[in-house]
Amino acid sequence: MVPKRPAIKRVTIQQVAEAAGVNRSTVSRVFNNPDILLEETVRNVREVARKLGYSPNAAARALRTGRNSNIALVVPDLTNPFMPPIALAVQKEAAARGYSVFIGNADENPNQEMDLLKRLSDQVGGAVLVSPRSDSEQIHALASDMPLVLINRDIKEVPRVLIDSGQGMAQAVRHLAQLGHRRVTYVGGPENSWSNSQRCAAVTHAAHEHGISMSTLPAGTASFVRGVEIVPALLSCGATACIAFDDVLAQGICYGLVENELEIPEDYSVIGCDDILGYPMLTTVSGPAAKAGQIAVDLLMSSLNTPSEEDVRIVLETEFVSRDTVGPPKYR
Amino acid sequence: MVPKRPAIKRVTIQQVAEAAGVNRSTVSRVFNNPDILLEETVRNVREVARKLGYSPNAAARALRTGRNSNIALVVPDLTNPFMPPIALAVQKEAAARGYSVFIGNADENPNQEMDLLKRLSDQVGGAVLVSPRSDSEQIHALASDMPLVLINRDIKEVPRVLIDSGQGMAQAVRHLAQLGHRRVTYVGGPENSWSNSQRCAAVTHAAHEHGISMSTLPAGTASFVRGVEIVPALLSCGATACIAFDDVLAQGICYGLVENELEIPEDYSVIGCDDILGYPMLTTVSGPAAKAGQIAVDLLMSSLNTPSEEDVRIVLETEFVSRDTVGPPKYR
DNA sequence: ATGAAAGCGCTAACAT
DNA sequence: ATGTTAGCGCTTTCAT
Repeated sequence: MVPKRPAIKRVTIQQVAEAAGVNRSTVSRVFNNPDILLEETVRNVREVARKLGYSPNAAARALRTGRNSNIALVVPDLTNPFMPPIALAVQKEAAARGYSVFIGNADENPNQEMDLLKRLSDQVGGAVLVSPRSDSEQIHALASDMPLVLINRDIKEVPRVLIDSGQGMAQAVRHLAQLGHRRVTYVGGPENSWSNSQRCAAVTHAAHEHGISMSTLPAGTASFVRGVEIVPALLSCGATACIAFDDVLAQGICYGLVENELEIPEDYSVIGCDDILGYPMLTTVSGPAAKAGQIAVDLLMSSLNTPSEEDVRIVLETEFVSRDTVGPPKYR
Repeated sequence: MVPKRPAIKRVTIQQVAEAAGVNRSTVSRVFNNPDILLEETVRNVREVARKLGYSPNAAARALRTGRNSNIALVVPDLTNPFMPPIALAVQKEAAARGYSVFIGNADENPNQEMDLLKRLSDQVGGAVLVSPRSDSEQIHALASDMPLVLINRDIKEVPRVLIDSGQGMAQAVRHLAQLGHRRVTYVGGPENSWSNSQRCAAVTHAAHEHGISMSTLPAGTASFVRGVEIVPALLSCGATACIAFDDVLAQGICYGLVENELEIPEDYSVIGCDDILGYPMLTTVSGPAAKAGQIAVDLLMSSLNTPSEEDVRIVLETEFVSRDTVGPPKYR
């Protein structure tokens, strides 16, 4: 199980010290606290270190200090196109601050989520969890073990950044209402997804406000095939337009609709969410996913340095984007 | 720069040893070499360890052994839909073997590629590089520092798994030829991409074989917008069909074509590559991306244990998938 | 401003 | 089958 081949022999602080004619601690200071040293010493040691190709051993440093420069990023499903932009932003922001990122895919599974974090816990300073599916209690427990930042999950006392679909969904429903739609269906995504509940609630609220009737159809999984499959059930809802949990699901619905000889948007209007697809030009609700990732890392970094006492809850707004998949209803 | 907050105080091997009334080394053996111990001792220590919530400190272990249970995964662009399935497979396979995965996005940039690997080098046992853009020399140099496995980059002496578009592309061109197309355009992707050269060569070869004329149009970046943009240039090539570097580019081309009042496949046929998109139902060349990721990890694990002396080069086949974006040419 | 020395938690000889 | 012990490379008091 444990590999036999030893890691490549690396240059140690001792070798640098000898070559530079100083003590190990001086070399250490050059890298950790150069200000208290003579400028010349620093320059000299740096030069020697560079020549020898020295770089501090992370394991030794971590062992000695009890700290490290890694964070974990755990997502429910990397292949969901909503994730990569966030992962990218997280990795970029972390790198800019000298941190490296472990990636973990939880397979939409709370247990795997916890297992991953447990496995990683002693190698990271903290973690960013995107749309975690675990119970609030488990997440709370975890948060007492290591700094955590959540994306799209609203748990009190745990720092979180939320992409609030409320505004975008409201605009979407208003748009539909103005075009004359009188009945819409919300096609739901994963059961235990905060975003799903939030979007559903937002649509419900907005529909009520505009006096249009609304039904809910849970798709469970937000996948292309699931979208295709659900079209018959969707049509039997009797609405003239639907708002899907996300773009992937909406895309599947579009395909299923077309397969059923219906034209979009002439016969049926479809609205997605997340704004992550190139094609079709889906009318959708767009949110700042990358920004959320970046902010999450910022928050994590601050709580690494000085655990905040306040309850941090950052809310990011969304907006409706009108494209090709919405039109007036066929029969008014 | 270095965080002030110390990591959570963890249970050490010493505490477990005391609680279990044995020596530290016995506890260590329970976790690393249980076979040589009395069954009862193992059971007892395991029990105590579990009660105390002990888990070995990775930093201490890494420092002592010079090995660790991490690998790095570096990709040129995580948001390219070709990557997530590979990343997922890599993480899964690594986890199954008790390894954790660092993710690095190189931004299609050779320097960032090397920087990431350098940063990670002392925290990982090896790395999987997907479509690396660096020079062969740099990669070779790196390979002498740590075990490396390449995906879709063919460098002698470096273990690599290649998704060979040759077969799929040949089938694609044959299909086109049989439908009566006499002139095709290959729309190229990233300059320094092995896959791109490989696909281009495969198309060239197959076109020659079927006696149809072929032109090349380099798009450079394989993005949706780039695909849209290039359509005018594509049309001026005078072909009746194109094969694009990848599905994303093909998708953009489809959109651009439609914007130009052309119908697909009636007026123009489009073939993509990678088979990663749900929609449109792109005729494409499909390859086992996830499998490649899994194999890459397998190879990496073997070379972690026993560096192979042979030149490892795994080739995975592709196949042509006929869907909705190819038809006979309009004018024969 | 720099050196000396202890020790982080663990594993792997080497004893017994 | 288990205990003893040294030491991985580094940071950090404490001395000077």
